[in-house]
Amino acid sequence: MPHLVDAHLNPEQLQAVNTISGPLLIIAGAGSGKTRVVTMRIAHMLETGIPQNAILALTFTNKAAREMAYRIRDLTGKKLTSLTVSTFHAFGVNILKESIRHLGYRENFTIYDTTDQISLIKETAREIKFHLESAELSKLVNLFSAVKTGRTDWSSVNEHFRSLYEEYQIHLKLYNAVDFDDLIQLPIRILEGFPDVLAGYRERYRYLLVDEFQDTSKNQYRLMKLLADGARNICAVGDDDQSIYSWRGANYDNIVQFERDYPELLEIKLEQNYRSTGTILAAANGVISHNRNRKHKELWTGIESGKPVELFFPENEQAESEFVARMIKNLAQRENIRYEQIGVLMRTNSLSRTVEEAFLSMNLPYKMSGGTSFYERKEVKDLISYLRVMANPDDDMSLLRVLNTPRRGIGRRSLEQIVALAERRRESLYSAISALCHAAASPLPDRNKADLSSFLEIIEKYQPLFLEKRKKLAAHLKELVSEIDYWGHLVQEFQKNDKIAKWKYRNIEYFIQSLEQWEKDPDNANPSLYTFLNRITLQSRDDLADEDDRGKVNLMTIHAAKGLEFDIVFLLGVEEGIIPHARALDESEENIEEERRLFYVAITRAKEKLYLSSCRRRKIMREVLECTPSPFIEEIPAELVEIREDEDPVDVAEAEDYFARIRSTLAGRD
DNA sequence: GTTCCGTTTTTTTTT
DNA sequence: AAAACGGAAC
Repeated sequence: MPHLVDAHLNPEQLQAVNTISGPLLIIAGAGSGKTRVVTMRIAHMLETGIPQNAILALTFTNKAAREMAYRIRDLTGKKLTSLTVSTFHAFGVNILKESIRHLGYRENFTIYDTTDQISLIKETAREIKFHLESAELSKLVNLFSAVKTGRTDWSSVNEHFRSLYEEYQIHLKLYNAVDFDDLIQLPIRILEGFPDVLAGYRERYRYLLVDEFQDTSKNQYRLMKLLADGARNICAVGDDDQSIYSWRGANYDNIVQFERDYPELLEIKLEQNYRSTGTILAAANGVISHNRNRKHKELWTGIESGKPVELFFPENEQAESEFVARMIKNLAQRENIRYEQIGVLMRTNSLSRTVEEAFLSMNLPYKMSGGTSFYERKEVKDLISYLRVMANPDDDMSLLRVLNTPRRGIGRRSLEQIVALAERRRESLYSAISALCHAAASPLPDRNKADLSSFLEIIEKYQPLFLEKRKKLAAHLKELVSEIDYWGHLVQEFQKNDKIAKWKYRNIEYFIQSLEQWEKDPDNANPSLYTFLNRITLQSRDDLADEDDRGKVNLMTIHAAKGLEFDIVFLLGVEEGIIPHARALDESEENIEEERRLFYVAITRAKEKLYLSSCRRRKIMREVLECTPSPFIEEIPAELVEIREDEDPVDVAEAEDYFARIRSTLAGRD
């Protein structure tokens, strides 16, 4: 294997790359070259003649999956059309597409995201007259998820919600819809209940790899184990110190369970860090050593110690953002750092707002990954709901959304009657509407009947068009948008602010354009409406803009930054209550360890230089509050930190910026 | 019965 | 600051 010899792998890495069969656990510390090892290992497997389609690599985010597939392709120089690199959830969708009939659903099922789940819970509560406090709602989503995935059972929680949960489940099935948890749960039920289906998968996928293993939930582990127990060639790669998804059911115990389930496994620890300077690594080690619940490991680096960690105390969040923006401009000018090598990280999405404003006003190009997804914007979601109704008319939640959007005069009263009828006949709203419109003696006045019919006609007209496979989805959607006069709807809804209306319409155009791009892509094997819809609900966050990422500063949450690295990292809002987050702590004091891991992940993203900033005051909701620096700051060994407290760093930066500008103007003249 | 307007509430992280 | 909800106007 010529490239592997050339690759300068350390002995542990080499062993990991060369161990292809049998169970393997790789504990890979931050920056220990994990991605390199994983991709080379797969390349090596291919070189030894293992067919592409026998390999299944599972990741957590689409970004990670794409990145891995890309790196393997790059390494082997091959196209690799039948290699499966996919997220757990996307893989679940594939199993469901093949076999969901076994469970009594139809293949055109709709996937509900969290927003849809919340509306469904509300709707269900209304129907069974279950009184809900609005504060309970988001907790309920978590509770239902915990129940569904077996993290909790009813005996240990408030039994009170049980009937609501059961009704929620009944509705999902009635709508032919599944939620995110079902994407793991239902495949498990299929594989456990139908041995021949399981045998098929085991026969095909003889080599499994699970990345970010510390973030697998109990169910994902169960799914993985079902698939792996045929050939038992299973490689799990992870780092317990980077486990930051326990709130989503990720379970550190899976590492222990893995050792128990595969006693013959080989365990390899990668402890040499190739990413960060000695200072940054020492800071990270100092922090993480305060966690009690961890596997012992000591990361070390051969890289020299480098520059100190710099700590700033800006007056408020505006000053913080402006400071970062100026600092970045300076770095770009004086040290020739490229924007895409800079990461600006924060604990919560809401902190990004001020930063974006500052960057915008200073003309600093950036890209925010995470935040409200493009697909969650109302106008886009409206169109998606139309498409979902075309794909699966029984999807009541989507139907409710578009039934009176744009306004068609179908109000509460009509709706009540439709809902009552659907309830009585135990069928979907669509069927009920259809029945109401076609019945000779209708209980509705003629006017309402006409309104409903006009809606029905639109669906009936477009449904067959959207289901044909002629790569004309975008064209049909364009037509639909003009037929329902969505533009007129926007103008009417935003009479006072036509800028907003225009902006929203541009989003619509952008959405249609991205659909067109997707369906016209020659590499796209199956450009059907179903595939498109499934794809975008799973994609929800990051993604989209691919090519033009270069030359932009990366703005993101710490969660979104996992697996990435930057020359320079700014971590904002390092304040008590933000990191560790107050809500996490009042849920349970034990969460402090996970918050600390989050802080650790943020630090270890930096290769050369780390800046921390902790505001003295910050506006939270609409109050300005005094802030205390995060207790984690003190866990960094003091000698590594340089505090910029007194002098006003903004002025310094401004002065430098000023001179730099003069210099470059003069340079430009001759 | 439907729409409009003013009041209240909300922000942890993601598939 | 924006969305979602509930009550009053049309």
